Amino acid sequence: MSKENKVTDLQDIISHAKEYGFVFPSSEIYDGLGAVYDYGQYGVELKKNIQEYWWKSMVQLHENIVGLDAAIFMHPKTWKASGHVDAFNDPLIDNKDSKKRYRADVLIEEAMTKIEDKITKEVDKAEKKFGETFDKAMFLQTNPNVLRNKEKVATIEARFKKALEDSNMDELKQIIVDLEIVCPISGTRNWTEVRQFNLMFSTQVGAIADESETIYLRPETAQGIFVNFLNVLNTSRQRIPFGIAQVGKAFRNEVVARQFIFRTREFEQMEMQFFVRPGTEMEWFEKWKETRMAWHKSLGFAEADLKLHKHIKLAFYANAAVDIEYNFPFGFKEIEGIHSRTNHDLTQHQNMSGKKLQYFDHELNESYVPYVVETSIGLNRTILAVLSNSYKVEKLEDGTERTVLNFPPFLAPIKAAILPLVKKDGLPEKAREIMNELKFDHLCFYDEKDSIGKRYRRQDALGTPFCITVDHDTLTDNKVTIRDRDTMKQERVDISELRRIVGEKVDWRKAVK
RNA sequence: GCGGGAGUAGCUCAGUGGUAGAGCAUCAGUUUCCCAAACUGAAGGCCGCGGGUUCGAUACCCGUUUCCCGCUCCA
Repeated sequence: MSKENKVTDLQDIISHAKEYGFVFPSSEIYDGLGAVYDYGQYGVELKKNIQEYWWKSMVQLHENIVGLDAAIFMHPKTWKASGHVDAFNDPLIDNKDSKKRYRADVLIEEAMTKIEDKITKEVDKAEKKFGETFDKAMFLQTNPNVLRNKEKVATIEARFKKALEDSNMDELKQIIVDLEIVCPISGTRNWTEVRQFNLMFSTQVGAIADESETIYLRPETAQGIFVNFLNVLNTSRQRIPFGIAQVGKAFRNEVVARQFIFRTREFEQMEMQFFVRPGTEMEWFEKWKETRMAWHKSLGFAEADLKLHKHIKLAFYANAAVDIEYNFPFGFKEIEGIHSRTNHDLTQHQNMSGKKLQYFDHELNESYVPYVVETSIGLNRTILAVLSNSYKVEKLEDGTERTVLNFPPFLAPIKAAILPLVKKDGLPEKAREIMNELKFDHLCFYDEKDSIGKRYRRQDALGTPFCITVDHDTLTDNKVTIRDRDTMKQERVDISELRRIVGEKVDWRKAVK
């Protein structure tokens, strides 16, 4: 856990993850696909274990939280209601000198405002000049400067509207050029082309490509929960406050997908939407903030590597938001967001669908649209955090080094390696016996190749918490040694006790406490 | 998308205008050992891809692609 051993280079983690079968670049034999990754034989186990731990922590341990698995495809109206169709579509332009990016539509709107300001100034000037006798309406209709500017604005507005309607990026660029808009930072007109950024992936359902059949890959899993609110409410016998949890893939066509598996266009979210009585949302927001922070600590993250980041600028639907950030090799970055989403989503869906998404509160004797507190964690980010946190290159007393992934045992892909000290004298057979028993409880790994030391180190690099070694004495006393990954200490135990001992050591219960 | 850096064996990296090397890892064997032991042998590369210069390019030039870093973006 010491900071000295903490590797700050992401590259080391990427290499290790690839070399030991955790994460591979997607379709690598074809040169890979940008920012897409596949999980290898140990990565998939780690991922599954994290996901399962989250699920148990949220669903199994909370009587008032139930699970859900909604489809990735959803009715297109879902994304109109949620605001994604409008908010996830921006025409963007870069200034090559200042390297700043702007929304093209905002730049044009600002330029139009400037021209309108000129008109206002002209009017003010005239008003001062003529005093009481000033006829504003007449002035606006006759003053040549005003008329010229008014026409200019009208022309631009017409072009601008049409360009937006036609999604004509070239025309937007041309308007920016014609208006001689300069970058506020660099002061230059050295612009790139305007590009439309569609943050949602779309595809067609049905064999005939028709506009009405364009559907989106969900950009967040939350909406699958909101549209099922009534279904769950009617069938789960839950009463407010209660939550719906879901793990699933979401897709965002990010402008920049970077930093290994931290930001990818295809990613997996673990979300829980908690429905509460209006007015109580801040209490629940605080409660979930603490609960989720404790969960992250249970993954073995040091307190110093976790941080709460409060949003100052809130999304339009939220009335409170906080991120849980982890100290990645590239700095503190968000792993999980906790948002008080008010009744925005349900209200939007209620309006769009015409279905009443309300809850009748017997205590208050009234119906209302519940408020929502959301906890939304990125599974891939959590994997990266666990990998970063676990990856250590340790200097041993004898001067050698060892690379170890000190995962919490309940997250480790392989729980135990079964190793005969030598490959003869009946030791492999005895080890196989143990393997055949333990494999029903845990993912185990049998290895008889190379020296025992090398095999220990190999398991260290995979993060296997326990190595069970069969030696010559085992044949007579029925005892084996259990070697601890972190302390490298060995303990001699009875074979009959193995199931219990290993079972206790890798029990997730210990993490929850 | 802009700028910078880098792509040579599974990993870490050498290398030279004359068609490639080390260490580790992998596989087979010998050794039978409690913390990356030794030995023998094997396999593994269109030197990221395409084009240009050249008698000849892994090397020099251009383009492209992928990754990393910074900016940007981030419901």
